[in-house]
Amino acid sequence: MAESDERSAITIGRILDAARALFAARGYPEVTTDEIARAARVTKGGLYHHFPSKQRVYVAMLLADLEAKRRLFAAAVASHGTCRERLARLTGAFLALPEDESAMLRLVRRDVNFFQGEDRTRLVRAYQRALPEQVEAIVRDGMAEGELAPGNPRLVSWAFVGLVQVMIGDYAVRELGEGEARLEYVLRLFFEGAVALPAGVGR
Amino acid sequence: MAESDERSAITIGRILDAARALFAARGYPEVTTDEIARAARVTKGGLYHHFPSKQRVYVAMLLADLEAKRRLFAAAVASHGTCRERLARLTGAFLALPEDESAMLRLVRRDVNFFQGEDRTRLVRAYQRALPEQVEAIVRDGMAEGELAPGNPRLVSWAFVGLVQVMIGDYAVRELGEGEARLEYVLRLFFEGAVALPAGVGR
DNA sequence: GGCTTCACCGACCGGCTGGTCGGTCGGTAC
DNA sequence: GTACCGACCGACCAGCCGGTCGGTGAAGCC
Repeated sequence: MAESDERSAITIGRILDAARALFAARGYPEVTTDEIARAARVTKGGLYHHFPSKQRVYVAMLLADLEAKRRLFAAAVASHGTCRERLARLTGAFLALPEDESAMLRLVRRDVNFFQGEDRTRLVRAYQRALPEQVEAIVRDGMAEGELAPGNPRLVSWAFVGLVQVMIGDYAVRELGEGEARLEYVLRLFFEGAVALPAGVGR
Repeated sequence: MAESDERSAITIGRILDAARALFAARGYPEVTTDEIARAARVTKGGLYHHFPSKQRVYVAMLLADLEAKRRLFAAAVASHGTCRERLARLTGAFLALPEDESAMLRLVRRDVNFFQGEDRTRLVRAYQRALPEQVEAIVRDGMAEGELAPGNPRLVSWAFVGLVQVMIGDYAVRELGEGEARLEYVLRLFFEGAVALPAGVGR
């Protein structure tokens, strides 16, 4: 029985790994269950033995990934220092994600609207826990300490996430490179605004 | 012959209108060609008489819509005043779009990655012309006038678009309402940054 | 050593959907 | 009035894809 469970866990892991790679590359509708099964070295019957539907495979894969992201980012939030330092650490971790990892976060943001009911709710919660809520915790501290002007911390956090999202776009990478420049850029823009953005940054 | 052309134009218009409503509500894969034809009061045969594929219907509809948006926003760019005033006018026009209109812009951003080749290129260009390039024109003037710190105008424009995108999210609307508050909020955040964001804005 | 359990197999199904094609009909040219 | 053209029709097709189901073999149980 123990061996059976372990075997299942391994197979499920293989299915989720295969699903992640395929969905990240081509999106939900373009990937077939046959492909997932083949990539996971299982037949379709085997896949449906562990999951009741294609959608559940997708959701399970996203939830697992978001939980991993949450743990990764949590380290930055827990670290001490000023609001700016902590945000820099969190954002640095985000910007350092390899392409296929950040693709997962894009998938969630894009596809949440297609799901309904419990699946949707769980996805939204997992995403919020992984990213916006952690930014919000830092922003809230920043406001309490007077480092940031008082305001609605959640809205400010979402604005920050919006800015960071731009920095993972093709153009920003091409213009500022993969390194620290994007981090500097987004932090200055967020804290001091476009009026004060010093010359020389971003070209 | 002239009557024939006119008749075609009317039918094509009906098809594009029907496609817009359906795609905006449910997204590309969830809409069938039968539905589009039915909503346009044409048979599927008639639809395929005017368009070679479902994708072409979608792309044609998006291109038409983006061109309309470009014209709409162009008025704000052409207006005179400070950089901030012009950005306010452009953003105001954007935020005032009804739900189904702004849905089109979301569709483009979401689905561009699925297309390839010429269709993709044309979509990207049309989107850039409709929104980011117009912001960029204003930003560029602002930098030249010293209203904004010098920098890479395109990158700054995209950052601005990123911020505005947050403001059309559900949470921002719920928190700040449909009115001018969101406009004020995003402009202050963009120009002066989160440090200077005055108390009382956004709760 | 029979019996159950369970992971997994793989052929199969059914319906959905993008796309086709032969045909109709009203208008236009001459 | 006849030949033609192009818009449009609607029945049909083919293949894809999510999901099913009867079966198999290995591991544990008694």
